[in-house]
Amino acid sequence: RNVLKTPLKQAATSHSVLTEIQPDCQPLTPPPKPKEILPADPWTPTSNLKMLISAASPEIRSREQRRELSNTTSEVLQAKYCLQEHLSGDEYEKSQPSRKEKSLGLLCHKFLARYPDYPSTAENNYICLDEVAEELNVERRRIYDIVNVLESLHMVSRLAKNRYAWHGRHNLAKTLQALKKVGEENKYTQQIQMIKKREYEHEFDFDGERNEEMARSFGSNEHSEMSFVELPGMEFRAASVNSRKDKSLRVMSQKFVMLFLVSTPQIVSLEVAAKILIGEDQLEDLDKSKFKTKIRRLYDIANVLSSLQLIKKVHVTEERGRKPAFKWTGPEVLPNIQDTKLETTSTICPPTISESIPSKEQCSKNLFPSQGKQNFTRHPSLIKLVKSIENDRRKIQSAPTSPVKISATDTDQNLSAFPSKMAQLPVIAKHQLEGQSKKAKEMKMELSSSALECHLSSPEVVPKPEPPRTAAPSQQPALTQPLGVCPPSHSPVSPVILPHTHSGVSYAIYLHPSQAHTVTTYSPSFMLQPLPCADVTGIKSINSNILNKITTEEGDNQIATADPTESLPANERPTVKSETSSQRCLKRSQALQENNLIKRYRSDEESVDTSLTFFPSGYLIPLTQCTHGNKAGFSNKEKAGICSLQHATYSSPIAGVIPVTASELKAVNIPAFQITPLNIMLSPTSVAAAPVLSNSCLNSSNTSSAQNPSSSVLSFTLQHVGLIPAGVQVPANPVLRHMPVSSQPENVSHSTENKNLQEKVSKNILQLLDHDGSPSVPREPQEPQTVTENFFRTPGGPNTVSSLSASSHGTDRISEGALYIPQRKLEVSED
DNA sequence: TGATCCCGCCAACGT
DNA sequence: ACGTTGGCGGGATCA
Repeated sequence: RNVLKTPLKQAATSHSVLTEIQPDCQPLTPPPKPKEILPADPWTPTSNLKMLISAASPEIRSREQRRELSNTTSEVLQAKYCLQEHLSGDEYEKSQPSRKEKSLGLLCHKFLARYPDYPSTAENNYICLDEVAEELNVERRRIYDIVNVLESLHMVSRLAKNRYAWHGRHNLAKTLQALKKVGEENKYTQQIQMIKKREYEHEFDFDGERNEEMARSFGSNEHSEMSFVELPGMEFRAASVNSRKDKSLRVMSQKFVMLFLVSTPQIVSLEVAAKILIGEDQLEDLDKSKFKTKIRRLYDIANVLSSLQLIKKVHVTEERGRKPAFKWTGPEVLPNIQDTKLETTSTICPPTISESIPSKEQCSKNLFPSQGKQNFTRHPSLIKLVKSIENDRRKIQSAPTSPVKISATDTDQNLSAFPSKMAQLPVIAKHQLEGQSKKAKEMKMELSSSALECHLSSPEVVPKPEPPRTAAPSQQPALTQPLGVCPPSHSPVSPVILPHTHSGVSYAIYLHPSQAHTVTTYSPSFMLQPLPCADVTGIKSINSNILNKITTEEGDNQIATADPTESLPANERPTVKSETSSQRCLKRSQALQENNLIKRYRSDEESVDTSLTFFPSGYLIPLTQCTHGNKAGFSNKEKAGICSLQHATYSSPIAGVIPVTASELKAVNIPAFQITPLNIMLSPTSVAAAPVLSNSCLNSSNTSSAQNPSSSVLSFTLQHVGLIPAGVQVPANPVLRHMPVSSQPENVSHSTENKNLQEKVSKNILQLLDHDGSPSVPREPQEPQTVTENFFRTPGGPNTVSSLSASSHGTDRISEGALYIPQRKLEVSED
C-alpha cells in the first residue's frame, strides 16, 4: 500500500539493512515505523542474486550474514549505501528486489536466522510478531505464514496475542514421529498409491470404481480430517490457537509432512499432496480452483519447510513430463513406536500443564481422528483449563499489543531481540552446519573461528548477576546481555549447576570420533541418482513408473564437498577436544549463566515450560546439563569444531545430539527408499528381542556406526548420574564396532535405529534415575521434571514405567535394568 | 506457457 | 469496535 514496491525498495533496502545489521545503532525503533516495502536483505545485491538462484544454498547466505555481522555495522551500512546509491541505474535494477527476494523462503530463512535451532530454554525465545515483521520488513501476514508452519512442527507455540515462543528443533523429532504415526494411521501411504495409480491410469476421470477405491482408502478417516496434531507438552499452547478452526496451513502443513514421512521414497509431488489434502476434506470434486488454491498453499508450506531444510525441491519425471515434487531431507523418523513416543513425551511437556495432559498416545489419537473418531484436539474442559493456565502465564508475561515492539525495555523483548542479532552468528553457523553441512570444511572452520570471534567480541557483555528478568528491564543494552559471556566460574547464581555440568559438552566430543566415520561415509550426492524406487507398499509396478526419475534441481552442489576422505576423524578428534577444553570453559560458563537466567525466569514466571530442558535426543536432563542443550550461542562453536570433523552435526552438542546426527545424516544422504525397508525390519521389535541391549556396547554391534552413540550415551548417562566421572567415557566395545555388519547404506539405517534405541535407553535410564528421585543428584529438583515423570508414566505403557521405577534403585544396576527393560517396553507398549 | 507464489482483501476471531 | 489471524485467490514473475 505504501508505494510501489519497485521504486521504493531502494530506500527500504537500505533502511532494512540498517535495521537488521546495526543492532546498536538503532537507538530506538522509530515507533511510527514506516514499514518499508521491500525487505532489504543484509546481503549485497549480488549476493542476493546468487542466493536466490541457488535458493537453498544456506552457506552463501550464512556466509554473507556472518560476514556482515562480523563487520562493523557502520561498514556494512556504508557498503550498503554505496551499493544502493551507486547502483542507481541499471545495475541497481538487477539488484532490485525481485520477486524472489521477497519470497517466503527467503523470508523464512531470515526469520530462522534469528533464533537458535536449539534454544537453551524457551524463556528467552519469545517471538513478537510485530517486531519480527518490522525487522524483516514484511507484512505481518507473511510472518503468519511462516509461524503457522513452524507451529505445525511445534517449533514455535503461541503464547499470546502477538507472542510466540520459540522452541527450535527441540521438539522436532517428536513431532515428526507423531506425525508419522498419524500419517500411518491415516493410511496415507495407501492414499498416495491410489492417487498415483489413478494418475497413471488416466487423468482424473471419475471412474466410479476409482473413486470408490479412493473413498475406501480414505475410508477410515473419511470425512475425518484430522485436527492439528499436538505434542503432549505443546498442547496447551496450541490450545490458544486452536480456537479458530485451524484449517489449513497449520494442519495442512502437518499433513504434508506426514506424506513425506509415510511414503517410501520420501518424495511427494505437489499434485499428489494436493489431491490427498483435498481428498480428505471432501472426496472428489477436484475442483480446479480448489486444487489450484491448495497448491498455492502447498508452495507456501514447502517454502518454509525448505528453509528448515526438511525438504528440498526436486522433480519427478514421468512419462508425462516432470512434475514438481519435494523430497524429504529432514531427519529420519523412526518407525513409530509408542514407547518412543512416550518417552519423548515426557520430555516435551511443560511441567505445568502436564498433569492435565492425557497420555501422549491419547493425545495423538484424539488429535488425529484417523480412525474416524472425532477430531477434536482436546476436551473442551481441558481447553478451558489450558486457557486459564495460559492466561495466567500471559498475565505474567507482558500482554503487549502488537505495536509494542519498540522498546527494548521489556525483558522478553530483550531476550527475543537478542537472539536475533547477537545470536545470529551462531545461528548462521548452525544453519550451515546443519543444512548440507558438509559443504566445506572451510566453512566450518570459518564458522568456528567466527564463533570464537563472536564470543570474544561479545565479552563486553558482562554477566551481571541478573535480576529476575522481570525485574530487570535494562533498557538499552538489553540486546547484548543475553549472550552474556559467562564468567569462567560456574554460574555464580545458580547453585544448581553441577560441576560435571560441562561434561555434557565433553560427551559430545567423545562421541564424534567414532561417528565421524559414519558421517563421513555417507555422501549426500546420492540424491542425484535417479533411483527407481521400489515400492514397499502394495502397489508395485505403478510406483516404479511413477517415480522414474528423480532429479534434484539444485544438483546438490554442496555434495561434492562431502568426501569421506576429507574428514579425518582420528586427527581431528583430538583437535576438537583440545579446542574444546578452552572453549569449553566459556561455553560452560555461558551455559551456566543461561541456566541461571532460566531458572530465574522460572521463578519469576511460573516456571512454566522453562524448567524442562529438552534435548533433541529426547533425553530428559536436569537443568544443569540442560545448559549444554542450548546450542544457541556458544554451542555453535562447538558444533563448528565438531562439524569440521564430521560433516553434519546438527543437534545439540550434547550426547543426545550424536545419535541424532547419525540419523540425520542418513536421512539426508541416503536415498530414503533404500533405507526404509531395513529400518522397518530392524525396528523396535528386533531390538527388543536382542539381548544385546542390556549391554550398552552391544547395541552398537548391530550397526557399525551405532556403537558410538550408544557408548557415548551410556557414558553420558552414567556421568550424569554420577556413576562415573565426567571425563570418562564408557568404552564402546571395539570389537563390536568393527563388526562389518553392514557395509552398505543400510548401515546407516541401522545405526539410526540403534541410535534411537540407545536414546530411548538412555532416556529411560535418566528417568529411572530421576525416579529414584535421587535428590542427591545435584540437579535441581524441578517441578517440571517431576511432572514430566508423572506424565510419563501415565501415558506410556503403564507397566513400563513402573517396572522401571521399581528396578531403579541401585545406580549401576539400575542403569542396566533400565537398558534392558525399556526395550521390552518398547515392544509391549507398541500396539 | 506453466510453474511459482506475492500480495493483500477481507472474514473469522479475540478482546 | 477494533486489532489479530489467516483463508483465499488474482494476477505478477519466473523459468
